[in-house]
Amino acid sequence: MPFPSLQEQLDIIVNNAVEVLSVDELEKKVARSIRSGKPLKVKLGADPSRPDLHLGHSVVLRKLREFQDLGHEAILIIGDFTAMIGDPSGKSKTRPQLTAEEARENGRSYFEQASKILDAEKTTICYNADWLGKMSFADVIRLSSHYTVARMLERDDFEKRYRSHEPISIHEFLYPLAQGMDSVHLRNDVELGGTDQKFNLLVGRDLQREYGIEPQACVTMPLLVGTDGSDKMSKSLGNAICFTDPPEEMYGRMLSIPDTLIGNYWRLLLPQHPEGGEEVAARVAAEPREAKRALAREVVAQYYTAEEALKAEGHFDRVIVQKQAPDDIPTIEFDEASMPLVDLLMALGAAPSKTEARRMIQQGAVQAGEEKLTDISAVFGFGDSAVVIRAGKRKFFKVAGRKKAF
RNA sequence: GGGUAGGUAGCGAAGCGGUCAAACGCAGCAGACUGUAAAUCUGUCGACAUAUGUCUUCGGAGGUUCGAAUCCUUCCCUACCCA
Repeated sequence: MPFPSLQEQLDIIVNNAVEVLSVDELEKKVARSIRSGKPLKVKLGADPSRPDLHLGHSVVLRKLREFQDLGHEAILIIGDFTAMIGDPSGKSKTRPQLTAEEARENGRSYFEQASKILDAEKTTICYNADWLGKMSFADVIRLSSHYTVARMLERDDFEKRYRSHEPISIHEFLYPLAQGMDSVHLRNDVELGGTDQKFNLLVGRDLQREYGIEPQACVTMPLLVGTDGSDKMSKSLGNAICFTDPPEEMYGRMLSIPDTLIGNYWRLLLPQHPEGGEEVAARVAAEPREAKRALAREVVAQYYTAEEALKAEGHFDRVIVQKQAPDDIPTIEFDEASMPLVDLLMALGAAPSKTEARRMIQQGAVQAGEEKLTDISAVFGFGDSAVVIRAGKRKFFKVAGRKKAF
């Protein structure tokens, strides 16, 4: 399969990227691959300690996919070795120490989710424990001699933490070096990452040079802003939309982004869409509601199907806009004839504790059919016909007594 | 090795012998409002029982006291300064 032309490739690669280091080098690499017919090796590192992929990850995955579509080789590196080390500094930002098995398992999950975007057939996947695990302490000493503390502290987050008296463990200095070793081992031509990865990508470049390898070109992609419109998208900040979110939730959460973000999301999440981000951004002023709904539909369709996206929209209109119960709630049958309402809410998983269940009842969040239940000591009796229990705005359950078998 | 300042609920941060289940902010949950699961406003926010009740929490372990998150001892952890 012949490669697209140099200019065509560069246009696609550079689109949406924040920075390419350097464009000249990248151009040379692409030109050479066209001449030789040899695809570029494009590397992307994955952190298996957090295997919940969200739309923020999709930006850089999408870029990797574009490389694949141009005929290049995508290499997904699961950082199982670095994840296994964990963070010994304890305290709040402790990373869970993963065992080898957990890291592999998470890696598999990561790959599976990433396959929503990548061409899985054509993705090379590898685990960096395969080579980092074989390094001796002497190897590590040699490796770390290539970098200085002052250069490490150039990195923004290190510097900030240092200045604000937050602990930095020595091994954290080793992270970028370990990641850089991946590049040395793979001899990749390009490495992708978010802008927060810039430092690590540059270390990879330096190390490749130190080890006598042609340094990789680095492509950094913007960090997607979370649904709150201020911070970068991250699971722990609660402003993320995950690949695995069910369609209804994904749709609803998409609608909750500030209007000003619509163009940005469209551009970064739907770069292949015939309608450009700028056109959509222009539409926002005139019809923000419809623009956002279109965005939500398109994104949901990407992870599910267009059909499911429409269904999610219907669900949203019904439950949130019209405040009606969805019509597809499965019925849960109970053997008991009756049960204290508080216990029922617990049993349904609507409340994490009885106290919480009582609180919900007191605040008027619980409804059975059309009737609002405000008595915390109420006992709920199951009848033959199913009754819809509503707990809060979006938790619905349908309960009934178990039919007696004759 | 020496010194100083710290370790409080999911996070951040007050409290410094009883009135502390512990101020306040964020997150969470609920209600109102809305094109929206956003923003805003209101309430709530350890658990169990609900009537004023009980139990487990303030780095760990001991101790003083009628009574401790608050005082003492010791251990662990963090930052900074000196060596």
